[in-house]
Amino acid sequence: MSEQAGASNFIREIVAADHAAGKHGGRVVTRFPPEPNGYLHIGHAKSICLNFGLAHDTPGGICHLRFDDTNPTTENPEYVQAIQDDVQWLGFDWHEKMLFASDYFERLYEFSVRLIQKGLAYVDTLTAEEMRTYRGTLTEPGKNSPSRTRSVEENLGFFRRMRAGEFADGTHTLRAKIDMASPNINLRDPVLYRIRHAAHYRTGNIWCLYPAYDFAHPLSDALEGITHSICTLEFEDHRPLYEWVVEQAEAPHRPQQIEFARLNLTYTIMSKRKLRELVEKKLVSGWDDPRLPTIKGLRRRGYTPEAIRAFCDHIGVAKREAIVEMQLLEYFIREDLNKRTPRVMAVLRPLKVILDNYPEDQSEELEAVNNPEDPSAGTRKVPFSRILYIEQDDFREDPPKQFFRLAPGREVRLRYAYIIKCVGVTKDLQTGEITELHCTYDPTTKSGASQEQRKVKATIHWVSAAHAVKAEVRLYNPLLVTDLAKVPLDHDWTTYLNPNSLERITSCLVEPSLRQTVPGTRYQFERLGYFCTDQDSTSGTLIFNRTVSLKDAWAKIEKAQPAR
RNA sequence: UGGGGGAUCGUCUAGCGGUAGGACGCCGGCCUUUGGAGCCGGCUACCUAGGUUCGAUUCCUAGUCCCCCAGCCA
Repeated sequence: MSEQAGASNFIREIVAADHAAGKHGGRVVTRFPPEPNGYLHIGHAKSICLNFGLAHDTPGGICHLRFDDTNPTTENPEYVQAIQDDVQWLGFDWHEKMLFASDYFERLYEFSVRLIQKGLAYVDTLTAEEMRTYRGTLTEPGKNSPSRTRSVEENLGFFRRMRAGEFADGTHTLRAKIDMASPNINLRDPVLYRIRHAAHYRTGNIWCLYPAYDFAHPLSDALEGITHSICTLEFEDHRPLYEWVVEQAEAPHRPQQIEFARLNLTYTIMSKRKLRELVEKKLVSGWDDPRLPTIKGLRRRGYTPEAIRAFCDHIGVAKREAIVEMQLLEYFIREDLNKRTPRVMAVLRPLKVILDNYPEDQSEELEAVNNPEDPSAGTRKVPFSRILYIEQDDFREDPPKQFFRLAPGREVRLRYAYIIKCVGVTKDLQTGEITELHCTYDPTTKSGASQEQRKVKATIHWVSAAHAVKAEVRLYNPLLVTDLAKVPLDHDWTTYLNPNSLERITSCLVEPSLRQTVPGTRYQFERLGYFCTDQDSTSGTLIFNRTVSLKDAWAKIEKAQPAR
């Protein structure tokens, strides 16, 4: 990574100040703590960039990758692997510190025993429903559970038997003894342990007792010597509990919890629950569907880790909830791809063009620039012949104002080739549909041949019919037709999915240099956008994903024009 | 309604008592064999009302609006 350290923000300031003051012995240890119950998305990327970036930019800093795997019913190794892949792909290194909360189960148990011995935790026999009633409401205080007065010995006995598997799920919990009347509901004797007779993907059936987040998280942080425990805003209310646990359990270290606002993006979904719903209901092809904002989806779509990191650096870190416009993400991927991708010509919706005055048996190889942004990318040869295909959008029989492209009697330049003039239009007699164009070319206008003063208003891309390769192209549009924040809660959110989020065009033609393309390769299709070869692409069936379109000035003009 | 947070251009974000800055976006121009890229110029903001102060986006007070919390999820 050669880019500069991330832009400053309030968390960086806190960390820098702590580091300068020698707090925590001058160490900075952060952590990215996903639960392995789903795939990472760009919201996680923000957290990853923050946590790993902070560690990276602080001398001696380190960031742990810790799996918060305290709930055996939702987690599995597939997710663990996917998360590692994604963090690595994004360009970050946990330096051997890949850790698991499940590795702390025994020590966590010891901490809870200590709490019981101090009279600060008790085994409760209330059912879940009773517990809810006893908890009170936002405005009314809760009531003490009858179990709250059990003796230390009794609690210890119960807790041991819970661990031994003597009780069924839901019959007992271990609760912190704090304050049932606290205005902060998280402090009304939160559950520390629950019974789950379920196999954990790492600890198997060793445990039937699992620590809750509010207990496992602060202590895991403390055990790892985390100095700055960065999480999202919804945990602000939990901070007093976090501190209570660390303090009362007499943890070896006191991490500091700091909260920031999670990322939201317009026209997409950033909730793990909803993403899973899309995958499970098969509304998308999988976690790596290029329409999703998952890391895997963005990657398959053609996003680069550099662009995602640049985006994360630029959106900033603050406490106010924000919805970032998708255009900002698109800006960063365009900027990155503009500099690095080779240009090629591809016609998505072909319209046949016959050059009446070009000899039938002739063809030639024209030189094309691979990347005008990068001279070192060199040039390539593109075949040219009498019959070509151009984009349907590049011809209008009755051109509107400001339409500079081809029309009857008009001239345009074929990129890297000649200036042509449209002299005839052939239509299907039945449908009236334009089937082919007759044009003449001007042999004196060959690209680069002379700096003749003849100007044309447009240059369009093309492929040679005899040489072009067939391809499928997948265009992606926003997943949603609106922002979910605006959708009433009682509405089924899936009704706001964009029915046209995926457009498959199967009759595209691409220049022959793409015949040997390999999955994951990125290109700019001139005048259209950035594309990458899909993982499903084979030498027999080329498939390209559109990462993002190019900025389209004409589309904007056309949209602004009055309907004709 | 109890508690915890947050309000600055259309959207993100900076500001730390002294000219409200940047980015995206939008508008206009230049340039161009990509209506791409690049370049130049422009656009619009401190939630409200009081107070402190020579001076307030910043400090204080009172409101308003938005978000989060009543899982044995994280």
